[in-house]
Amino acid sequence: MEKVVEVEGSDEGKFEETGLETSNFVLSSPKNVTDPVVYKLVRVDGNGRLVPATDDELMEVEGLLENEKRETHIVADTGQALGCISNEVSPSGMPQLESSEDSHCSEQHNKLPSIDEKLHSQIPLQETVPSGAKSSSDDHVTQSGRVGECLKPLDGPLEGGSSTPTGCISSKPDFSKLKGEICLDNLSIKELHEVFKATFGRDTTVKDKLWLKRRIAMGLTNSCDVSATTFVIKDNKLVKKDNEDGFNNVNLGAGKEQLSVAVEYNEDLLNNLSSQSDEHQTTSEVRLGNNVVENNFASEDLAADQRAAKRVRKPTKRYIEELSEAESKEYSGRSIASTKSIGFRPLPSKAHARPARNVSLEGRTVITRLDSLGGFGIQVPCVYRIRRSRPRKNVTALLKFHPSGMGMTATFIKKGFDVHGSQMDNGSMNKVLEAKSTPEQAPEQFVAESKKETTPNDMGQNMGLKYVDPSGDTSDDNVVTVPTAKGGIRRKHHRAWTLSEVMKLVEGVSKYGAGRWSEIKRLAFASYSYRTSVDLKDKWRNLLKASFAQTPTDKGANSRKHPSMPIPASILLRVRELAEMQAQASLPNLSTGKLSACGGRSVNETRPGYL
DNA sequence: GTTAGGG
DNA sequence: CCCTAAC
Repeated sequence: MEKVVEVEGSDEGKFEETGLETSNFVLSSPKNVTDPVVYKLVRVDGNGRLVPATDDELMEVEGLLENEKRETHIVADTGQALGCISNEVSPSGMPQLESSEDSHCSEQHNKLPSIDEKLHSQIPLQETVPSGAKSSSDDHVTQSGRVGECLKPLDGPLEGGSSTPTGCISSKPDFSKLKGEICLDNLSIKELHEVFKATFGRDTTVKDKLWLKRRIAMGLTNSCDVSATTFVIKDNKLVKKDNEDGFNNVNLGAGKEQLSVAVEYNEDLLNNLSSQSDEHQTTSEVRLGNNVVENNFASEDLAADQRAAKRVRKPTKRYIEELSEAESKEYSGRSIASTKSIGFRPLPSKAHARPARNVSLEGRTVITRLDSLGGFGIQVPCVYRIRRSRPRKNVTALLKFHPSGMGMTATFIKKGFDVHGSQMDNGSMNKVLEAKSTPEQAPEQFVAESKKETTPNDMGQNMGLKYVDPSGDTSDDNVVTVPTAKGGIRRKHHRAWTLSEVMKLVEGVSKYGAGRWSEIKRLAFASYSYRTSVDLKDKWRNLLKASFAQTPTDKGANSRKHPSMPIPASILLRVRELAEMQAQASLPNLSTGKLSACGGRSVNETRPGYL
């Protein structure tokens, strides 16, 4: 609602300003344009009541319709829009006639706004008005300035210029002044004004000869036929005299084609006044352009026509674009429609939040790829790296018993989504994640190692996390993000292998043979969904390496190496045996037989471990 | 999709 | 663990 028209009437001023009540003129079906004089004009004021249109309003609308019919129009809103369009928008680059400008200007500000003006009052000028000009105050300023200029020189001689609507309607037609033959074409503006007054019984401030002539012609003939500009008045009765003004006819014809378009816009406006302001605004703009064109149409009739046609079409395109654009962008609430459209627009953040959730095997809802929150990979959640059916740990589930931790999770999750791609404090994020991962791992080790001899970590107990059988714990996942050189964050899924896992692996290898990782995973590691066949393979590789490397010293490595995950010598031994077995199996009788023959261990011992 | 191997 | 080539 940036266009606020300066209006005389106090009531109009009210609702024009509010912008909430759509004040607009309701005219009878545009299809009945056959006789504009019959037009009924009603104004809907802010309260919704219908206010009978004043004579001036009627006149204006008539003029508008007529002009629309001719695909050009002289509307009172030119003045206010001129400030915006005179330079940039003047479509043809044609200079705008000062006289016409002034006439519109003066008329506009001394009469009630026409439909177009109303349109402008509710429709933002998108292309023509720079963003700054959207405030109503600006418009007022511009407008007032222009009014002053306009009125002074041109309206001086005519009292009607400043007359109020009520003042106008008081006069009566005075055909007595119209005697004999009148050739409108030969009359000056002043004379036309007199004729106008004689015809309509009131003054007009319109300085546009063409408009006056048509108005008068229409008034005299009581029809749309403005082909005649010469009339003979006899005894206060009009005798029309045909006139072969070619270009007028042409224009009329051309205008009729355009009328349908204009009418469409009007209907559209009336139906969707509030919701599709952009289009209407554009429409107004088009009209403005037409208006400008009309001033020169005598000489550039055809060109104006084409331009008008183009311009008529353009809004549609723009409308489509803008509409779709408007749907995705938030309105500033300037119009009623805007609020409506935002209403059901889901917040973008939601869209991001959803995919970040996943359902674990247990059916729990888990937040996946929390790691991505730590950096710019936030939006990656479920797309980036769907690691071979490796389920993600449910951090929230972990924190279920840890209120403080829960809060943290919620916080950074939300934060992460909000930030969405922007840099976050990776370190702190990782810390959070690490903090969670550590206790989470502990219980697992506890059980696994309890079988052995490692000291259990009581963190898990503190958390209240009940440690189920390792085989059942497959859903939780701790996440650590590792920034990559490529700028992406690689998620390091470091989950230490527990002894139980290792044992299962060894068992699986012994059962199914090394190399059949997928099978081992499927059968022996069914419950360890986070271990992939690749993981098994890698682990086995490591085990082999370790077993053969450590064999010489045996358990010495046990204590000194990674305290977190000491591999019992028994297991290593078993690995070694299996490796040899596999080697034997894979190398039944070869030249390498010597290797296997001599003590079971050879230089290339690691090799036989693989299938 | 799996496996092997390098990083 | 990740990545990827080779099956």
